[in-house]
This record gives sequence, C-alpha cells and structure tokens, in this order.
Amino acid sequence: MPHTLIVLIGPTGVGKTELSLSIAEKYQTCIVSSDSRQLYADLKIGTAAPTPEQLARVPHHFVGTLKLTDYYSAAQYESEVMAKLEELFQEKDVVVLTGGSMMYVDAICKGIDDIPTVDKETRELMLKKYEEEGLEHLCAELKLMDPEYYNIVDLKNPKRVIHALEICYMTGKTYTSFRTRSTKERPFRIIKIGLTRDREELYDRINRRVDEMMKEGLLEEAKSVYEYKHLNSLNTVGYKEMFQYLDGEWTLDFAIEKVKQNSRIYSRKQMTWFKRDTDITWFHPDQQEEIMNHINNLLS
RNA sequence: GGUGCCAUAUCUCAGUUGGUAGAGCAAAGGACUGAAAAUCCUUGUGUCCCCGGUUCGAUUCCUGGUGGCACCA
Repeated sequence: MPHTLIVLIGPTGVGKTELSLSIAEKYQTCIVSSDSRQLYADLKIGTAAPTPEQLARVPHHFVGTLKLTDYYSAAQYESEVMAKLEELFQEKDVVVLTGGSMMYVDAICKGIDDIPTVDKETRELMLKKYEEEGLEHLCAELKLMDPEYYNIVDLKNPKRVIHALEICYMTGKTYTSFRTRSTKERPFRIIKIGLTRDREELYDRINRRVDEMMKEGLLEEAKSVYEYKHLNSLNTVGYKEMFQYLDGEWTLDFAIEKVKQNSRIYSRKQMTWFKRDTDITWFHPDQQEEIMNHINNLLS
C-alpha cells in the first residue's frame, strides 16, 4: 500500500476538527495541522485549536509550537511538514492533514517555489521605503528591476509589490527568475476531502462558535497577548477586534459582531480558494459514512 | 384631536429647479507562491409609502390617506 496523505479541508467552522479525529482514529494515525494560527501556543480559544481532550485522543503535529514573536512562513511550513511526513510515513501508511489555511495546504500538496527567505534588514528597509516613498514609487522601482513581474503583479497590493522588490534587492536577480509556479511531485498519494455546508448553516455555526469563544474567555486571552498586538501573528480574526475594544475604539458588542462578520468573510475567501481545486471531493460533514467509504475505496 | 417635519437599495441617508436616482455601511463575486485568519480587486433595478390630481411626462408639485417623529392640547 502506498503512503497516503488524507487532506481534510473546508471553511472555518464547518466541522473539520471532529471529523479529522474520527478518521485518524480509524486509521490509527496522527494529524498534521494546516492552520497558520493554531501554530501559536498562545492562541487557543480564538483559533478554535484542538482541546487537551482532543489532543489526547490523537497525536497532533504543528499545533501550539510557535511563540507569537516567531517569524514563520508557508515555505518554512512546507519544509518542516515534508520532513515530518517522511518520518511519520516510516511507521504509518496513512496520515491526516487538516486545516483551513489555503496556502499552507497547497504548499504541502503542490509545493511552492524555491525563493530565498527575506532577511530582517531587507524587510525593514522595504517597509521604510513603502512608508516614506509610497506604493507608486515602489511600483516604479519594480518596473525597472523586474519588468516581467511588474506586468502581471497586482500593483495595488503593497504586500505583493514589496515582496517582489525584497527578492530583487536581496538577490540581485529578478523575482520572476525564482517564480516557476511548477507543481512538485510528492512521494505519497493525496486524497483531498472537502467539507462544506449551506451558507446559512455555516454562518449560524460560525456565529454560535464566536459566542462560545467569548464564554470560554477570548477577551481574557486577547488581554494576555495585548502587548504583542502589533505582530503579524496577532493580525488575526478574533484578536484584532478584541484589541479595538481594549483600546476603547469599539464597544464589546460591536467587537463581537465584527469577529463574527470577519469570520464569515474569511470562510467565504476560503471557499473561493478551494472551489477551483478540482482534486477535492466534497461532502457535508454529516456524511461521515460516505466519507469513510470514499477513503476506503481509494485506499484498497 | 391640532400643527409641523419626515417616508428613496437590507440599513443610514443624499438627490432629482418635473425627463424614473447615488453615496456610505452591509452583502455578494474574484485574485492569491516565504506576512496568507494576511493583502488586494470588482459589483448598486430600487413598486423613490399608497390612491387620485395637474402635466406630453410626477419619485419630485398639489389634495387625501397610511405610518413614524416632534411640539401643542
């Protein structure tokens, strides 16, 4: 039997966690998380991270392993998970990967290009240039340094323009020269299961889950990490709205509504991304039997 | 009961000197390769409250009605 990675994806709040536990238990294997925020040890309630009980049921990897101050990226995630999978597949035939971070999932399933990691100095330099000279100036520079990418990049998106320039500055080569967008071959088979619900049903679950998070102490958790609120790790739905409340900008009720709204918007963006992936077989989370049969048929 | 003001997109409101209308919010769609729960783009047909009148033409002016708000009894 070839090694198989069962990839379980879907929008936030759809019910991935519970099903991933069932699948992992059935195949007596472990779960690799593909969630860019559950990686942080201090973000538990707001990211709906697996509970101690769930962690006791099935071993998880890539949950709660980072500090808020740690730099992290999809590329780092790719290389660390690939190394971990190699290790896991020595003992197991099946491993479950689950999470909603679209780019992280793709980094494992398809791979991402081999581009140098931007060093701190270059990033700070670019951010300073961006603040002082503005996006238009950076676009003009990109036009000179990498005209090919300039023609296709979203010139209104600062992150894209800045990153391309960072690579040009750092390497002396064009960003285009690193950008092959080729799909990497993986030494294991991938089964992609997508979970989805009617929108009304999903939104209702998201709204109720946010209320649940508040009861569990989301506000207190946000307070406990308040000093790090400027970090990227805390540019996260659930926390950034609580910071607005703590800063006196919003009422608590308004902040809670915003958490719900931003979670709903996030779930839609996830669906937009996943929709175009034709390798995914879609199910309703209640179709557990069908999902198990589907996996079984592919495995045998 | 009387007087005044208001009634326009899911909501808050602009506006049309009479030629059937547009912002914000919300919502929806999309993009996406080292910050991705990030970042960015696109999308506004609605009995202009209802009946009638004036007019070539009324969401706009007029009579009446209904609902809301304010003040006076």
